[in-house]
Amino acid sequence: MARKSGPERREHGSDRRKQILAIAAKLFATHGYSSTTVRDIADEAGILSGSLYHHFASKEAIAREVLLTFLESLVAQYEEIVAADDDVRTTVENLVRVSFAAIQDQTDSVGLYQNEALFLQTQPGFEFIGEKSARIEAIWLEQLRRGQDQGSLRETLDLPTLYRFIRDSLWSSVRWYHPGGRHTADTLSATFLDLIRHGILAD
Amino acid sequence: MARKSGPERREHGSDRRKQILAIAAKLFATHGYSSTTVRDIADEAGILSGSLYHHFASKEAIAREVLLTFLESLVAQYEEIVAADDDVRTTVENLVRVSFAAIQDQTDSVGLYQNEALFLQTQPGFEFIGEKSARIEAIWLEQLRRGQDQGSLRETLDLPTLYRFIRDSLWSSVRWYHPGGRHTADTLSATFLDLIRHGILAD
Amino acid sequence: MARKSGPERREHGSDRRKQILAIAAKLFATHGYSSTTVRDIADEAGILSGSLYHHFASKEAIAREVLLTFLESLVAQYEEIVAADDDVRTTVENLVRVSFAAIQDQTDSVGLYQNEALFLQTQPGFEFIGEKSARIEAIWLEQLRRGQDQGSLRETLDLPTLYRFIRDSLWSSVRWYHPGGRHTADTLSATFLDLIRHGILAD
Amino acid sequence: MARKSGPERREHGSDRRKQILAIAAKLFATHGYSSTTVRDIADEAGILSGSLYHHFASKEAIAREVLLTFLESLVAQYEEIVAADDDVRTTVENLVRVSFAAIQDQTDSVGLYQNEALFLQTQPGFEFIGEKSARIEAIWLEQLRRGQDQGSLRETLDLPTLYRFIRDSLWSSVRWYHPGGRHTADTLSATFLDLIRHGILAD
DNA sequence: GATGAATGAGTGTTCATTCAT
DNA sequence: AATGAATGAACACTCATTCAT
Repeated sequence: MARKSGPERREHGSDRRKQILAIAAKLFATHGYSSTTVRDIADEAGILSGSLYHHFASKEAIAREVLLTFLESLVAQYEEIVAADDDVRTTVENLVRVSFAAIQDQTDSVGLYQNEALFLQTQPGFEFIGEKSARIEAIWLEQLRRGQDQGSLRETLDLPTLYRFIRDSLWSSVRWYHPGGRHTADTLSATFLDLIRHGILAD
Repeated sequence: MARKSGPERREHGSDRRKQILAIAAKLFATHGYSSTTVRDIADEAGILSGSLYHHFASKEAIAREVLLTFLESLVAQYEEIVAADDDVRTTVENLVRVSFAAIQDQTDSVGLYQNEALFLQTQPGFEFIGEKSARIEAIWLEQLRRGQDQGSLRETLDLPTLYRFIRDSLWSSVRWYHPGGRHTADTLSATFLDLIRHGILAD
Repeated sequence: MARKSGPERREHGSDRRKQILAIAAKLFATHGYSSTTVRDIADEAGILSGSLYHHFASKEAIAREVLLTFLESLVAQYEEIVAADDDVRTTVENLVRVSFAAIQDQTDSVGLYQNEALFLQTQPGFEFIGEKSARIEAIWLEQLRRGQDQGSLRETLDLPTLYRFIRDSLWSSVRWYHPGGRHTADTLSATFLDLIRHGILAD
Repeated sequence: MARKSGPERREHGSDRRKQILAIAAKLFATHGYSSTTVRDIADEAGILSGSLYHHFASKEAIAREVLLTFLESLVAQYEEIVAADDDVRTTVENLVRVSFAAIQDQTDSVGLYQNEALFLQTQPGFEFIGEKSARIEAIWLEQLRRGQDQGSLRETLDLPTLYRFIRDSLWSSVRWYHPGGRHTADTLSATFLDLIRHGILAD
């Protein structure tokens, strides 16, 4: 039956909220959104599942907040980089760098984005995913085109396809990159940039 | 030859079975394994959900069969290519080609693999995913090392990391590549090979 | 998350369905719609609550079917009576008679209607309640006006108000009339008709 | 006079209490007791649901107080009328008049009584509903019998049944009578009295 | 007098699965 | 091969209530 919803739900970012968001992000990223139950989240937070609803309106709202926070911060960083108006080489380098930094510092948010965005995008209330993703793509394509225009990028490259390959290999690394091993976000950025710039062939 | 009485659940690939597997693969790939219900599958097959259990032992068994069929055929193709003992350039070219062909011809199986393998891998009965993936990785690394050994690949490349970038960008294309557009599996292969060989910089 | 709903739900009026509808009607009528849980209904039917959903899409759907069935049958009877084109006295007598017969024979449906219609009417999917009620009111008003026109009813009567008093006293009797006591549906009809016709004063 | 320490929960009718009682009565009457949540009440009062418990011991206690206040005031008025020892005609007229006045002035309390008394009556702590209702019925029956005894009411009338018809049509009007339309409590009283006295037939 | 966080039981509903027919 | 009815556990969510602050 149709229910109205009053207030009684915190909006301000209390510590408890942030803690729950972090827990949920981790579970969503590792077990999948659908497979993660609100009881899983509540258990990990040390409260009962019903108590989650004191902080969030729904399971969807939790995922929404995780993704929105991540995408907004990423887009903000991207736009700051673009606004600096550096040369293409520097700009792309910075885009790559903040991306790997996000993978390192917001692993679970990126994991959720990488694994579930396609599905969540189709759900009402998650339209922002498509919008932010489009903004990100536009920024990348703009730089790649600028590079092509000024002759530093090969003319024959199909930019939309190129972007997709770059995007997928970059962000998919969230699935296998774990800090503390051979790589840091910085060395990964360098490796990645070297690879897409010069390819794998000798000479 | 002695014919033992068959199992309760048919193993022989009847048309109905194949049809259901195809339906399930499509739903698993597009809506996710957890989000797809056996009723969704049965609805699309025009039967009641309970009737599915005449053909398959469980929902997991359906996913298992889809993935196993795909991975076995892919590994078989990979091993045939390696067995041909061509030069590295040709071998890698063939590995890429059959991969994009699989993406084109077995889109849903690849989609399921790409989206859910990480999760399913942890479930009992799905150990083969890890095994087949390891075999695929071994084949690729073997070729990359061979290329490095004979001087056609840059010495400084970190091969495990390189492999991951190649793998992720290649297989992720199942999410955006739709036959009938700018690309075919063949042109995508060519574009991809060109990109990873020479990178994006001019000169 | 938005769910699609396939078939897998019986529509044809099986015995089980009818039995469940009767149980639900009784519980709705006696304990109230909101206070009756699907588990209450299932318990009385001797099944688990989840099994109810093999027969009905929702708790609302059960209430809807009970009310719709009752209102459609009542309106059909009313319209048959009107179609007979008897004189006002006979027509009104018949309207009263079938109403008390419904109270006797479909006590629980009438009880649900009497106690919860006002609330349910506001819920989506229950618009038919208002429509049927309006049809019933129109039929009554038509007869009352006919009576007034031909002089058998007092001219000074405010018909809409009169109708409401008649309607409320008639249908409210579902709350206290229990067959097997002093009254039958027929004697109640007679008592009621006598009362509204002649009032309570002597002479 | 010795002042004992008050109970934890205030009993004295503070403004806040009265305001909350009015809000609750309105919600109970319009949405039903079970369907109204304490949060609904708190929202409307501009406080959090937990804060209600500073004023009332429970949701039931709120409904109890609304109903008890109404029933006590009604019975008091009824008894005052009876105590005046007027003739039957005047007494009944006064009973009707104060009833419609209550419907007009305490609409929500009457609405709660009319819609939920049957259900609440069965709950522990609400036994007073049955008691007060019995007192009301006794007063009415006493007057009706007095009327019959002195010959002003028809002898053939079945008084208990008559009472129920009168009671139901009278109090049910809370569902449709809204001040400001064609009727006031006074004209409704007159209309009602005229109807039950003389019936609907001409002559 | 009110808040904010939580409880614990319960609500309608879903879903993989079973099985007699 | 399929149906129709059911299970049993789980699910997201609600709600009256408590209580330290």
